[in-house]
Amino acid sequence: MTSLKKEGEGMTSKADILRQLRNEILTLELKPGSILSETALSERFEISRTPLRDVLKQLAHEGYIDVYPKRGNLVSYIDLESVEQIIYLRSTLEKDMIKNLASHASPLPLRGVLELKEILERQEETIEQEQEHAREAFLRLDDAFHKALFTLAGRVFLWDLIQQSNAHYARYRRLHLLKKEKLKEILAEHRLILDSVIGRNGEKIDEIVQHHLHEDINAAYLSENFAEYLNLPSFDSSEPADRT
Amino acid sequence: MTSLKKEGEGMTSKADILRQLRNEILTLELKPGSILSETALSERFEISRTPLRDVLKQLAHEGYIDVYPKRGNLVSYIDLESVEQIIYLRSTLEKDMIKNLASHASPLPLRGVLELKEILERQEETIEQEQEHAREAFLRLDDAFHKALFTLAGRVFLWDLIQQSNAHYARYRRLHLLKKEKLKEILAEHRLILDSVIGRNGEKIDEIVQHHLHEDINAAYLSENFAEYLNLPSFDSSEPADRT
DNA sequence: ATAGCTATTCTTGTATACAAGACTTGTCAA
DNA sequence: TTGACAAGTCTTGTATACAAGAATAGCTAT
Repeated sequence: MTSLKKEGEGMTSKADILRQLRNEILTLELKPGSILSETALSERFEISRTPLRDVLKQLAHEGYIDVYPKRGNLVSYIDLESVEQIIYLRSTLEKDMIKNLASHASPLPLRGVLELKEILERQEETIEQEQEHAREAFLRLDDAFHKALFTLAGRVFLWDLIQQSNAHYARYRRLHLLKKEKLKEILAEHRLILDSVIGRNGEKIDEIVQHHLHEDINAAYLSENFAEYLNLPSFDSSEPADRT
Repeated sequence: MTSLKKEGEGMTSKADILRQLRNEILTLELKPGSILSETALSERFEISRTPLRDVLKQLAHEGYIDVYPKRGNLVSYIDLESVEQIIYLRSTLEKDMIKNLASHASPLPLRGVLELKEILERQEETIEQEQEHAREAFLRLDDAFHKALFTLAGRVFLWDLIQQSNAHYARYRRLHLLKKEKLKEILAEHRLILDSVIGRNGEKIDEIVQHHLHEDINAAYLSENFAEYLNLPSFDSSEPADRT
């Protein structure tokens, strides 16, 4: 409902193009393996190849596409190894951050806490909705919640750093069909986390965050159902170029 | 002693140019505030502006330069906020990783342990040397040690991720004059860490790593002695452009 | 002397022509 | 049929001309 102007893509800046392409890849509208040709895209967005290459460079840097020199740019296949690394990174960081927020003496900014509460309220609203975009909204609010946590801990810098390598994890999450029960569980865990922070109680944070983020990577399940999206060893296709 | 071919920079690839510029900024040979003009650099490296802009884009992404649209590219001032964030990130991660290595049951690959030992031996050699480049060698070996730890823990992915935002921390370290005593202390801590890993004893890791990485940011000292290198609030100079 | 305007000269941003590698296709020969 | 080779056609990589914003210098008018 936001910006589906395929026809007559008028007056789009580089930042807009980047956002749009990133979003199309993220939501799997552009499937892994799709070709992103510079000339094709430059015609679609009515812009020359030079600025468009900047956008593709950025996408490559974030891991959304792989560049094969003189051959083409492909939407990258989801790499479960990257996913696992990001989960470990976030899990370790967020455990520590939340425990600090919970146990530490520093006063919590009221505004930050209110923002977290509001996000959870909005997230609850999306659960009952059955539409397709409601699930997407839920995931966006999930990101918003965690980003707000980083902000509250004074670590939004690290959130942004992680986002730079989020291409695989973000798509990985969207591979799971999130049933209503699962959504409720996620929301409940968010509430537990928030309560820990507010109530100054970091007791069970380790287990909560571990379970909340881990969502154990079920490689077997994913391989069976989404093999064409994944970067599996079998698919060897001559490694992409180094990001110089 | 490696590549000081200012004259007749023959046959340099993009990757070489990137490495060279990054290195010159890293070692403070190019001081914060220095102008990196596209045309000047393209003449110096005998290459056109197009590939050179790619290199500058990369440097900007890593935080080495700030791009002011239509005005110019400046070597960034060292940002102590970024430094603190990276220290927190590394400290939290490395504590967890080392404790896992120490306490966990997974067998240690012999090759990795030997590599760590060899690095420490080479690091000890550099301590006694008084030359300027010996200090630089010590720092490179410091990086090598920590990278090897990440590798041993199966987390080299995260090491590489952190390196992408290392421009400020890397220069920050080089602001401190490392006296022989300090170097010995660092080496001793490395030995403690390695012993913990080998001896399966994660007892005091938290304090060791905390102290090892923290090297408390002495803002007052830095401001007094290196004000012209730092990104201080006073210097307001209209924010650089967003990395689109 | 100084405020304000204008032309100039920097800078980076964009468009486009051309270079060069990689792959495909088709022809021809064995 | 199958192989090799070559022409052609994709792709991205590079060079360069031009556009346009930003800063500066210098002029003019008050």
